[in-house]
Amino acid sequence: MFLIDPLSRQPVYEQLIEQLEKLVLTGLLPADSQLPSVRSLSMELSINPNTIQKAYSDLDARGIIYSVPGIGCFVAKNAAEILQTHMRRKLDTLRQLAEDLALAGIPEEELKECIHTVYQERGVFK
Amino acid sequence: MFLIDPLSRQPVYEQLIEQLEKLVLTGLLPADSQLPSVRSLSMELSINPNTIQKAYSDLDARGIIYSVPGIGCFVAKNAAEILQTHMRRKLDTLRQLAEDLALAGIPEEELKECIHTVYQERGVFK
DNA sequence: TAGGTGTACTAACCGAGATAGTACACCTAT
DNA sequence: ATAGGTGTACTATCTCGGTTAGTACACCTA
Repeated sequence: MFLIDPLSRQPVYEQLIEQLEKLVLTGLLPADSQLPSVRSLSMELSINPNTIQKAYSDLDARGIIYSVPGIGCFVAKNAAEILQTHMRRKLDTLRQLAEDLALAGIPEEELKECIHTVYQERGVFK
Repeated sequence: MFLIDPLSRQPVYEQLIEQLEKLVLTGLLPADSQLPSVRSLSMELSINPNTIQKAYSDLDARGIIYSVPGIGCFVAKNAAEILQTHMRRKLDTLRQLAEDLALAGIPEEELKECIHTVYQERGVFK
């Protein structure tokens, strides 16, 4: 269900967060659906329970999920909405990236072509 | 001449590398021009000489600069060329970023608009 | 000769990330 | 009531990359 690279420069708990966020955005994890338990997921991924909980508590603090002690963790009602508005910040990253590529002499059209491809392929699965 | 953030998640030596690379790409550091000495730059930035040298040796290993013991470090002849071809790998990052933004429901047109702005502003300084 | 340059090396420190282990409170099904 | 699941909290320890500190050597130039 999840794909973790322990050797990545990106911390494991962040990888987990991002993958969970994507599952929410794609709708594969609808509102109020239950997440795998801390312990079971730690077993499945061979990762320390503390690391899983760190990811969960972060998502909880941001209102993406909510936890019921003794029961489990669930996707918040407006999780997708929160993520969508928050994702807009990535536009700054896109801008920075475009500046670097422009500096390297890569033509504007090539970037647009790249983006167009992404959106076109996405349409297939939608 | 350089702007380093010691608190950044990105290592200092990488920040230095990226800024030097941009100076080469913009032409502010033409071929055969001399880089600041390891010691002087370490003084100016209040950074350990070893950290500076780590950045320089990395650039040297990649053929971006060449060093003459006893004299100094200089920009390689084909430095800009190497960087340009290498920068193409960032297109993959752009693709990944576009996928995330598409997933968040941000319209394709908005990304293209963002990119267009970058390239338009760049034209002013060219 | 003096002072600049790159380079190499070892030792130590630091902080973030991850692990290990324990413990507590809660809920549910048996 | 018991057993086993859940989230949560806490401390201690380990690891590793990045950084610092210090020293040393070879080289070039004024």
